[in-house]
Amino acid sequence: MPHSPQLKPQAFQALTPPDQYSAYADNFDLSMLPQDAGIPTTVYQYNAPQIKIECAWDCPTDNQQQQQQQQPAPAYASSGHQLIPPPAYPHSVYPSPQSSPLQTEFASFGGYGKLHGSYDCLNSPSPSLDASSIKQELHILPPSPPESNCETPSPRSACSESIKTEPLDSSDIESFIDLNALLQQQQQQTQSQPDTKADHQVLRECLEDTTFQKKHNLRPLALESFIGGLAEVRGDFEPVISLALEHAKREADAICMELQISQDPNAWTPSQVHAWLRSTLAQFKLPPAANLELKFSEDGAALALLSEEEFMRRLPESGSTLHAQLEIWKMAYADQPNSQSIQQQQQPGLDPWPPASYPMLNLDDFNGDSEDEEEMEVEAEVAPTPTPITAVTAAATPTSTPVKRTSGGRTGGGSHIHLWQFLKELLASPQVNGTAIRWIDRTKGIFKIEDSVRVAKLWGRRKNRPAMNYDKLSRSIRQYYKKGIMKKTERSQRLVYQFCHPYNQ
DNA sequence: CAAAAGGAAGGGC
DNA sequence: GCCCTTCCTTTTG
Repeated sequence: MPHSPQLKPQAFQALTPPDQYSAYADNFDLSMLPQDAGIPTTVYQYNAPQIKIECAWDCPTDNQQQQQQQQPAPAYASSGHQLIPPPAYPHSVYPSPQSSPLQTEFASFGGYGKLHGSYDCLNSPSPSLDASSIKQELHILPPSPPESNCETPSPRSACSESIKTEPLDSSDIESFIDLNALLQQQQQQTQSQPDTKADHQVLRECLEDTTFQKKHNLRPLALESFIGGLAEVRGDFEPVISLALEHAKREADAICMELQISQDPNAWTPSQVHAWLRSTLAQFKLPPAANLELKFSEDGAALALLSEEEFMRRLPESGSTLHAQLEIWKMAYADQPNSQSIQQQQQPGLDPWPPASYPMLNLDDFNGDSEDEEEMEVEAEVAPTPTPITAVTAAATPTSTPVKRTSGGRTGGGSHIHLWQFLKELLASPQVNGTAIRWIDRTKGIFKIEDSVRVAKLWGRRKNRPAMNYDKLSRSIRQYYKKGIMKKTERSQRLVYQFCHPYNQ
């Protein structure tokens, strides 16, 4: 599968079919795009008790845009007042990894929705849009998303960069923030924007939801200030972002206490993973999943590596939300004072977060000894760093249950991930690993190893077994014949294997 | 010749 | 005990 479109003005799609993008772009107010500063890379939408984090990142390629335009508009329409939890998005609507439900929801914030929409129209003739001028503005976009399943992680991307946290006094977090005063300050520095109140219906509906303000005793922002120009108020988001992040942490803390699990998803055992999944499903009022244990046999480290696509494949109705929520947990925990930025060296006594198993934050993968770029991508996709991880300490996560760390997927002794799980991870990212391993018949669980050396090498890296080769890997696969995890295909083919039910699910 | 198949021993957890 | 890993031999295409 080629790279999926990264940006999707989902909320606007609900109103405008894709083939009307170019017409819609004519109404875009490009003056809203900031000229001198970056757009806030992360925005929380609050609708108690859930918090959604939104990230905007690199613009899609031309191919992605074309593909994006070919995709059908989502069937659902935003209710405006109830953005969260999101519906079970079809994967095509906000494909992993560059896109996420968070991201697409963010489009409903209006300013970004318009922004993204304009990108969709780069190839479309538009009297008011000049592609070159738009491209000039692309550099202001934030870096690639910090997402675990990012096939093409940008070396620039990092949670610590995406989530801007103000050094807020914790005692003030729940207290009053005078956004209007901030607004006035900014308005003095910027010219007023043309009135565009004739449109933006979805944006208006979204902004009229004052749940977040009420919850935190905030004065509702004037709607016209958003529609008039995002640039004027974008700076005011940062306290809100910090606030929302704090709230996300507290939510996580509460759930951790309730479920007796670590704040660090990477430290969860399979049973804790199930507990968290059930809790999150209930939290979002999603239908309880049958055979949850069967569908999610991973521990937390492996779970964190699953792509959104894989979540949705296992749980079409709720996989998207679960994956998004897990991303939030990662980000929230990444912002812990004792968590480490990827730019920083991990220090003893501190719980590194995001753990090295989260590929988007793994600079070692970019600076390592990978022979080629594609391999770095694959490595970043599926394999954590070989860097040993210090043990988690209770002091690092005071509210978390002391859980024996499984090294975020790997320590010197290798991770606990099973080979069949690893293979399915590779298979779940055909755009990255398609040259090494691919599905022959997805429904029957038949796959082919196209590059045995490469797959073996990746497996060896994942397990910290430098001497791994295909002979050994295939021996392990054959062990699965006895265990009923895999079976020989009906017509024996070289390098072709087949998962047994239910492992082919 | 590479891959498939499988026996056997051993290590890490 | 499980899940590989390693080494080995034999068979197959």
